[in-house]
Amino acid sequence: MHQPEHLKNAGLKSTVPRLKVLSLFESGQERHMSAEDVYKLLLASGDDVGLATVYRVLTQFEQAGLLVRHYFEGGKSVFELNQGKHHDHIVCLQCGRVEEFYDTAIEARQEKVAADRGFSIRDHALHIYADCTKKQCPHKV
Amino acid sequence: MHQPEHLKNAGLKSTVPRLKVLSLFESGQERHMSAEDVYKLLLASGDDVGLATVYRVLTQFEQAGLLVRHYFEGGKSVFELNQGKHHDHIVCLQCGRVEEFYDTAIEARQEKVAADRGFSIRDHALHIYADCTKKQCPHKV
DNA sequence: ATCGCAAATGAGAACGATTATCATTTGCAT
DNA sequence: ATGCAAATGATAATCGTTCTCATTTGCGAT
Repeated sequence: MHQPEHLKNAGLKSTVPRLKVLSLFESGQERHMSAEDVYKLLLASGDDVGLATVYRVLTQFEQAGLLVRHYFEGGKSVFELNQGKHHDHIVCLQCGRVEEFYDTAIEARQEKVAADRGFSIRDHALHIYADCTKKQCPHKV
Repeated sequence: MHQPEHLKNAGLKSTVPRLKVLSLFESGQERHMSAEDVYKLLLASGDDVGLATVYRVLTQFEQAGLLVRHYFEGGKSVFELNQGKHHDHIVCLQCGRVEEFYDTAIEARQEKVAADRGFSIRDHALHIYADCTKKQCPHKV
């Protein structure tokens, strides 16, 4: 159990709701979750935290660098554990599943494009929306 | 004046609010606008259309292919004239200005990445958030 | 021209995601 | 154990957007 240290290192005191949210992400059963997802999963497992707290904790974790926030189409933002290595996303339009990828060539070209125009990249988001052509696509999360 | 034909071709009857919204985009003074932006600009120029109508018209124009909708960070969506040629965006974090770019290499790699994973791309969005290093950055829209 | 009616509009209610408020509770240094 | 700043939870408020519905309008048929 090393979550308390994660929180300490992030300058956050270790409280019950924070530990619950963090371990939900660390359980790995669901990598990308919205605030609502987290709230419902916690309720379902008997832990009752307030929805407002979930939102607060997610935002704090994002600022602390423990989680990364993504804005996909559809308005709601989703979070995932920050594992240091940047990556982009392919979102399956059939089932909503999210796959991650990293392409060196794309990353390099982006730097070039920005530099050519006099920009210095702070962040970027590449979201590919696609249909999964493989049969194993669940077609439902 | 060819807006009425644009609407006709799109299967939309030409009404006053639709013509106003379309000509605002065609005026070219502001390429990327949110629903709120459009609403305020129309009010400012004395044309009064309802906010609900602006939202409806923008959505119809998007479906008709006259406009393209983008979901940038921050929740609200912005629209721009569809000029046929796809492009991606660099958003200046200082002034909010949006620059467009198109990079063949990036487009090609995306196809490859998706194909390798068994996806067929329906759409994609690449948003680079950056600081403008040039002095001409307005630092305010 | 003008009539008639389906389609479009506008005002405001409703909605979903998120944030703010504030009284109560809790972690933790003393 | 104690005290207090920080965190929580219930709820109200906010923001962007969509829905509802009574009124108006475009436009094809007369």
